[in-house]
Formats: sequence, C-alpha cells, structure tokens
Amino acid sequence: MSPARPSFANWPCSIARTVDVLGDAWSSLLLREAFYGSSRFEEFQRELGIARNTLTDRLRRLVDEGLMEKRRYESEPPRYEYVLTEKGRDFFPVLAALSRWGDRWLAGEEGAPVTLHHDTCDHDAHAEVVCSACGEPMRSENTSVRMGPGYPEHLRTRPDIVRRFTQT
Amino acid sequence: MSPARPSFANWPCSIARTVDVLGDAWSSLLLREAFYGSSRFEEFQRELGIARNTLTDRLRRLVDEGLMEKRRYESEPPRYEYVLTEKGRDFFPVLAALSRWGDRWLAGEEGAPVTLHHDTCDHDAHAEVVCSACGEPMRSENTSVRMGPGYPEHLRTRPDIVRRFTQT
DNA sequence: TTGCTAAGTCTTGTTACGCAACTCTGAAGG
DNA sequence: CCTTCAGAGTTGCGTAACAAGACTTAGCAA
Repeated sequence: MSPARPSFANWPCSIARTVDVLGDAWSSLLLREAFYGSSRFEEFQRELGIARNTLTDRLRRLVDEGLMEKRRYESEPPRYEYVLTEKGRDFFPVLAALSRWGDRWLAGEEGAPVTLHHDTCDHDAHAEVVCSACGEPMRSENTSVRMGPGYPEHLRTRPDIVRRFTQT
Repeated sequence: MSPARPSFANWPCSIARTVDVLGDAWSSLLLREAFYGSSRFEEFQRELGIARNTLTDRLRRLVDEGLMEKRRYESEPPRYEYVLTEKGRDFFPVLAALSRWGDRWLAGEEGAPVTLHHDTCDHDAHAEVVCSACGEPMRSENTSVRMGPGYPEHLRTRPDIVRRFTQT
C-alpha cells in the first residue's frame, strides 16, 4: 500500500525535515561533488558512478528543493549546468561535520583521506561544532533540547511529548 | 544483478564512508531518538512509526557499526536496551549541524520547532561549524580541500583527481 | 483461561535503484 | 552526405529494500 518511506516533511523536527530532503545516500554525495566543482550531468555521473536515472531524479529533487539551480549555459546544442544556490552552499558545514566524524571513526591507520584547509586563517584544520553563544563545543553531554516557537500548539501538552523535553 | 546501492565504504572520502553507514533516512532519526533518551525497541518503534522489521535491521546495523550497544538489562523475561557508545554520541554534533540547516531553511514563519540549550553557558543557542584552528566559521567560500595522509597512493597522480584538488 | 508487554519474525506487495541499451539534438570529420 | 561523437537524458528489466500488519515467543498477572 505505501512501500515508499513516509514523509518526514511535516514533523516538528528540523533533523527529520532535513533528512526528508537529503536523507538518501546520493544527495549528500551530489552536494559534495558540487562543492568539488562538478556541475554537469555527465560529470556527476562519471565521478560518482551513480545510475543515470537515479541521477536524473536526484538532480531534479535538489532543484525542486532549491539547493541547486539548473541553467542552460549554451543553446546550440542545449547544455545544462547545475549550480549550488545559497541554500545549497549553506549545507557545506553539515558535510564538514560529517567529514570530521568519518575522519575520526572510519579512517584507518593512514589517517584522513582528505583534509580541509581554512583559507581565512591559512591553516589545515577540521570542522568543529560549537555553541553560537559561547563558542565552546556542543556535545550531547552539555546540550539539551527545548520546544521552540515553531513547535505545534496541539502537541505542546501531550504527556509523552512533555516528558521528552523535561530531561532525558 | 546489483539492485542494491553500491558500497561507499572504501572510497577515499570520509563523507562517502559516513554516508555508507548512516546514509539512509532512519539511521539519523534513530540516533536522534537515542539522544532524546529512547533506548528500547518498542520505544523507537512508537516514537518514529518505523516498520518493525526495518527497525530490527537498523538497530542491528548501528550495533554492528559500533554506534550503539545492545544490553540485556533484565533476564526474566529477557529485555534489551540500546545505548549509544562513544562513537554514537560523537555523532551529536552532526545532528546539531543538520538541525541548524533545517531551522534556517525548512522552518516556516513560526520559527524553529525545537531549540538547543547549551548547559555549559546556560544559553539557548544553535550549532555553528567553525575552523578548529581559528574558530571562525567554515563555509564553502573560505575552505578548500586537500589530499590527506590517508589518500590512496595509486590515485594521487591520476590527472582527473589531481585536478579536483588544485582549485575548483 | 485469558490477557498483557517486550522484542522480535514472517508474509505480502510495492517501489527504489542499478544496469544497460536506446533516444534525441546538434556539431565535427572525412 | 554519411558517419561518428558528446551531452543529457529516457526506457525496460530485474532485484532488493521497505511498509504494513499478522504472527510468535517468553514471562508474568488477574
């Protein structure tokens, strides 16, 4: 009846909503490729080895969701490029955080396959996730979760939900 | 012949490797639930509405990958709990970054459904991804990518690969 | 005896995805 | 003019992932 994964788009949770948009294996890698400078269909296909029909679908979704823009950069013959929008470029920090986790937990003896270089300060570095207020690291141990202004009215008082926001 | 998504586990890229482990819709949400304090099968199932067989599979994978540990906390009758390991807890910053992106780009007029509170400094705040060296924000515009120590020897000189690491 | 909870398994059906082949358009070569 | 080539897809086929819901097992409780 509904074998497709249910939509998380309307859940009161930004993680779920984001996962709904980008929560498949290829989307993140397409964005990575875009940050590496890829912009054309054949380029994405060659670099990632993704199936062409899947690529068509993912690019369409990224465009629909506003992370990429499809542009014809040549008319005769028609040629297209996919470029990141501001919304798409703003996903970079997430990839940097992902990358950091992978460097730490999935790299072998040899060390990280790829390193980041922060041009601003001209240092090789890695991403760190910190508190916007004090700049200290945000970790599960020192961070708690609260209902925000956008939390749906009709759920605010449900006992099971109240419980999860009043300590772990 | 190979309808299943190919494995990214051996790609020279920490993003791909991480996506290989957690790159499906449910895994990240299971971790989120765990950070909320869920630990039991029925609890995950109820909160997320995930199909039970899929849940069985995802929990097994998270345990196999070392992000969670399965413990029998009662013998008669046997009851189990799934608790985050250090490796799993270290994924929190990634979720925080994801959440930040969703807050910014997917929340409506009402604002963020959920906010984070940094207990260390006692402020409501959001996650920020910064350079480990200078503490300034890491964005695609100011960050470049370099081969790391773990980059495979036999790929280091391939022209197409060299190209992608020498500017975009 | 019936019922309840936790933690799964099993069955059935649909869909997502990989793979390869094919299409379409316009240019380039001989 | 005929053939070939490249970019950007689309189409057809087969398999495996997933959802939904029923069933199972184990122990306890009324």
